[in-house]
Amino acid sequence: MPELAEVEYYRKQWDPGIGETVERIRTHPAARVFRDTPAAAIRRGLEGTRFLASHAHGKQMMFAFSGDTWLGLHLGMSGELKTAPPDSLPEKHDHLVLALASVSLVFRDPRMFGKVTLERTDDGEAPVWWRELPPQPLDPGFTKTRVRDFARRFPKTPVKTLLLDQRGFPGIGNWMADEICWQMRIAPHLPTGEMDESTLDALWKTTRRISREALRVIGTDWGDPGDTWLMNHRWRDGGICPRRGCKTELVRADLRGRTTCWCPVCQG
DNA sequence: ACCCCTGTTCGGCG
DNA sequence: CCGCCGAACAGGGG
Repeated sequence: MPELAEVEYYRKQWDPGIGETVERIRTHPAARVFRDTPAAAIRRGLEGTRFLASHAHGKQMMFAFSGDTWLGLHLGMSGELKTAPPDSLPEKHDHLVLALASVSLVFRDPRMFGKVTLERTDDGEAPVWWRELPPQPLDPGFTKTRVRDFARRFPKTPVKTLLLDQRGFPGIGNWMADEICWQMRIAPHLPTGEMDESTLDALWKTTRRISREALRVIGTDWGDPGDTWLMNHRWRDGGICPRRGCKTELVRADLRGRTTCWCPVCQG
């Protein structure tokens, strides 16, 4: 599920626990999500700390605990964050459960493509890798120039594939990449080397607009952007292009290993 | 049963 | 060394 806006939505789900102390931790014995930090190290490192704050950056999340303790979370393909009553038992795919006084914080991830890390720092700052993440679409560092330069590095790459590269477009995932191409009316297969400067500027602008609206609508309460977005039409075979007066049947096909949806007329 | 999947990483190849 | 690309990871749902 999770791209930029969904990640922002999930980040906030743990907010009810802010300010409380981690009393007990449960980890799933077979969870692959702990591949970089052993589950035992997470239990040991977090127990007794206080949950202070949360942050999202692209598809990454960082949860700050007292003692300069930082819990990094990536939701992978099927991860979600939720709360549960403090004494509830973990369900089958609940890999990490932090029991606080009034609430339990749950990380659930059936497919286990997600990732959990725990790190200590000694300067009150988040880990270096977090601070060095590339600028998100709405950050000041995400400039027209940056988008142009990034695209020029990969002239043969289809623009849809470029949008999925987290080094250049952190937070953009499969549906947002297709949405950006559709709203720009460019074919997802178009090699970035064939995009002129004004088209790359439009890519910058559209990426920012769609990120802003998705965060506002989906990131706050999982709202619906409405039927004027491709998003609501792309999932099933036989979907119709929602552009006013178009009515063309959308195409769904594989592009570089990812399901891609576009309108053969608007984006021809 | 069979096919699909909103993500990332790895290894082979040219 | 670089970019491209398919496979792999793993389980639920249609």
